[in-house]
Formats: sequence, C-alpha cells, structure tokens
Amino acid sequence: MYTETAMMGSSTPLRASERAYRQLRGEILDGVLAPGTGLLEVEQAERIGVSRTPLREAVARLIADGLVTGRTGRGFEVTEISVDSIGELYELRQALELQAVRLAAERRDPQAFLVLREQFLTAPELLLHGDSGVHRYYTLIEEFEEAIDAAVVNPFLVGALRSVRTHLARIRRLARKNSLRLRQAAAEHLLIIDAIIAGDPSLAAHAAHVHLHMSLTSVLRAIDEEALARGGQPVPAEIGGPSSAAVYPTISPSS
Amino acid sequence: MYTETAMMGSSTPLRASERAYRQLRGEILDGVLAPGTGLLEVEQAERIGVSRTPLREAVARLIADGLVTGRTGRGFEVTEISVDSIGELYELRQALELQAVRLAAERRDPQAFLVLREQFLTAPELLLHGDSGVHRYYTLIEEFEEAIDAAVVNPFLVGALRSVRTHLARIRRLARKNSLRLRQAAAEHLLIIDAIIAGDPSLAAHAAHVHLHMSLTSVLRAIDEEALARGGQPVPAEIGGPSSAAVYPTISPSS
DNA sequence: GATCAGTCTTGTGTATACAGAAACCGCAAT
DNA sequence: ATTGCGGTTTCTGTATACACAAGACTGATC
Repeated sequence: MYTETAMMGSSTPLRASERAYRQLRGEILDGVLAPGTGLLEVEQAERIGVSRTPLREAVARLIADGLVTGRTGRGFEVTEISVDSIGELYELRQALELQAVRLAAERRDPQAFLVLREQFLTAPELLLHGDSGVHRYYTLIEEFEEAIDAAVVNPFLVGALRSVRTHLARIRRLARKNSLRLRQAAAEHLLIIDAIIAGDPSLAAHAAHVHLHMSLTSVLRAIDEEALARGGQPVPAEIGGPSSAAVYPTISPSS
Repeated sequence: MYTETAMMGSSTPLRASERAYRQLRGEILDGVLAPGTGLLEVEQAERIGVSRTPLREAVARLIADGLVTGRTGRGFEVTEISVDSIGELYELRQALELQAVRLAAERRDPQAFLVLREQFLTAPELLLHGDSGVHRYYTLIEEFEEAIDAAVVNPFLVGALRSVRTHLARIRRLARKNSLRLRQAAAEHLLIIDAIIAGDPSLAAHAAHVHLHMSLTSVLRAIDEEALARGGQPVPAEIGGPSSAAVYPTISPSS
C-alpha cells in the first residue's frame, strides 16, 4: 500500500518516517499527547497510517529530542514536565542564550537587527490586536531567534539552542502569558537588540540574563496560579502529595 | 586505542541495534572510520553482522549525536572536523562548563570533591608512568566530569555536556597531548576543584574559563604542528590564508 | 571520438512476517 | 485474602521481501 494521503502541496511527497515524526512531535508540543501518556508502536503506527518501521524511526528521533522516553519493554512515553525541570531547562537556556547573544553582539550584521528593532518597537500596539496580534508577536520572536542563530554562526551552539526551544514550546503551553508580560518581554528584547546593534557583548548578555529571569519568574507564577485554579478552591487533603510537584509529576528529559 | 567488540559479557545479550550503535560510534571516535568516510547501509549491516533494520536505528542515533550526516539519497557520511568547528565546539563547551561548574560550586557535596582533589594531587607523578599513567589520568578526568554531573543535578545541562564530550573525544585524537600540557591541565583542574570545594561559583567559572582557553590553545597548536609535520616541508608562516582550515576540510555537525 | 539515451544495477524506504520476551490473567495453594 | 505459578496474549526486536528512485553502464548515433 502506498498511501498518497498527504501531498501537502509542497514539493517532496515526504517520507513516511518524516510524516510520523512531525505529527507526533506536533501533537506532543501542542499537548494533544499529554505528558506521561503511554504510547504503543502498533497503535500509533496504525493511527498515523504508517507501518511500524518508519514509526520506530520517528520515535527514535523523538527520544533523541528528549520529548519521549523509551519504556523498558512496553512502548514509550511522553516525557513529563515538572516544575523542577522548568528551572533546570532555564539553567541550560541561560548558559546558551547568554553565550549566543554575546557572540551575536560580536559578529552581528547590524542591518538585520536594525530591521528587527523597528518591528519590536511596534510590539506594544501589536499586542492590542487580540489573538492574532499575539500570534504575530510570536512570529516576531522567531525572527529574533533566527537572527541570533544567523549571527552566531556556530552550528553546535545553534543546535543546542534549538533543542532548548523545543522544550520551551511545551512549557509555553502550560502557562499562556498575559499581554502585560508580553509587552514587558518585548521591551526586554528591545534592550538585547540594542546591545547587539551597539556591539556590546557584555551588555547583551546581562540584558538577556534579566530577560530570562523575568521570563522564568513569570512562567512559574503563571503555573502556580493555574495549579491553584485547577486544584479548585477546596484544595482538600485527600490528595496528599506535594502540591505543585503533584500537578506536574517528576521525571525529565535527557538530551 | 579503544575497547574492542563485546568484551562485556555482562548481563543483557544487548540488542542488535545497540551493538551496531556502539561499534560504529566507537569506530568513529577512534578514527577507524575517518571523517568524510562514506558509509552504505547494506555494507555496514553486513560488516557488523546485523540486518538493515537495527543498523538504520543505530545510524539514526549517530545522526542525532552529530557524528554522522545523512547524505541525500546515497548512504551516510562521518562528519568532518574542521579547525573552525573546533573553535565552535569550544564556544559551546565554554557556555556549558562554566555554567556547570558554577552550579556545582553551589550544590556540591564537598566530600566527593575532596576525594577528587587528593587524586589530582598525584597527577604529576602519575604522568611520569608513561602510557598507562596517561590512561589513568584520563580516567581521572572522567571521574571529575562525573562528579560535576552529579553535583549539577540538571539533566538538561548534563545531556548537553555529554554531547560536547562526545565531539571532544574525536578532537582529542587529532592532537595527542604532550605530558607537559597534561600536567598543566591537572593544575588547572585542581584550581577548579578547589573553587568548588570552597563553594565559590564565580571563581570556579573563571578557573574553568582559563582552563578552556589553555586547552583550546594547546589543541590548535598541536594540530598546527601536526599539519606542518604531515604537510612535510616547512610551510612558511603566511597564516593569512585558509592554510590551517584546509587541512581539516569544512563542514561540521548539527546535533 | 564524444555525447546522449535507454536500460540495468544498486541502494534506500517501507511493509510485513516471525521469534522471543515481558505483562496479564486466572487458578490454586497456603 | 494474598501470593505464587503457569498459560496466554500482546508487543517489541529483527530479518526479509518488495517497490521505487537514482546512478552507472552500455550501445548507438552524430
């Protein structure tokens, strides 16, 4: 059977393993497949419409990405996201982004960042335009990240950054940010961009540090609030576990 | 030299994909499979003695590790190591190790590092004992790295560090260090260890920075010398061009 | 002699068949 | 009632078969 299902309009028909990878990855990142979900090869292969061979390849890549863990013997499992793991991810993120921003400030093409600067200046009013504005804002962030990657040049560093961003995407889902925080974040980005344009690595790094600190604080608070809201007003003792840790169980990724 | 095949008569019979992965990885790290070598699925599967299915899984992991690149259409290829890529790797390494060492200084169990300290003190005389002493020294380095990993706790950071160390192992092959440099390196390590024991994150980071700088300098010089020796004639000191970069062609990994 | 086209070989991508192993269920025994 | 044991049932791990695509080769033509 050669399923012509998704031509996608794009050029290449896309290999089955690639389709499986993208679909699973997308579903994990979107939270369709919740953390802790146990998956079986046969079941997933059938659902996605590929045979087990390409599906296994897809799962192997997801494991390498740290989005999935191989369960001994029986299938595989979407990795959990604990509050602890968020802090850990930010420790790595800090190491990488400070370095990236430092190098970007040394090697940047000023032109690219001047363009970005203009766009970030419009962020506040952009964020008044509801959901579509927010979406546009996230696109802007992506462009910022791409500009950094391009300026840094370093494939090792960029690779590590991409990995971190993958996990960040999942965390972002846990706590949708309010627009106040987004406007604040835009201002913080602007500062980083200015430092890069000025070719000031040290300032860029410190500005990034500030931004990450604010970001982490905001994420943790948002998750806390959400946990309270979901836990309901009562918060009865019937669930005796450690409060926040129970909501987002333990475990964490590897790569 | 590295270990050979299956000296581990350990517990599990080991899956075929795992065997293939370890063998290929070992051979790449040892330089048996030189950078740029083109590999074919069938040929490698036959050589290693597994079928294509597990071999493909092994190759997928190697690609994820950045040790191998998929070639469009025809087989796969051992990734090259350029002089540029060494510098890039060290940029990532610096970001990660400084952060690791910083966190280790905050969270360490002093006892573990006190033990390490004792051992590193014996390094100089250890390195007088020829090849076996050098081997013992590298074991010591591994123990140091493990102690850092344990102190850092952070799985994300540790994962990224492991990836870097993989690539470092390949580079180490290119330029076997002289024992003078190793003694020097031991002293630098000692400083880092002392800072960690003292619980001084900032000093630990700076000491690590120094160490990495010295290490990179030493590696690059060693490669240069080796290139000169191999290039035969006393290549004039016209370093202006891509002289050194030409020896170890372009390309680099992705992770 | 060179170039181009058609075929032929070879290698990947995918599906499937098969074997071994681990979890599940039920039964029985303490 | 609980626990240990055996049969059963999946599910994984591996091998293999098959289809398609991309080179390589050969032969023919200019």
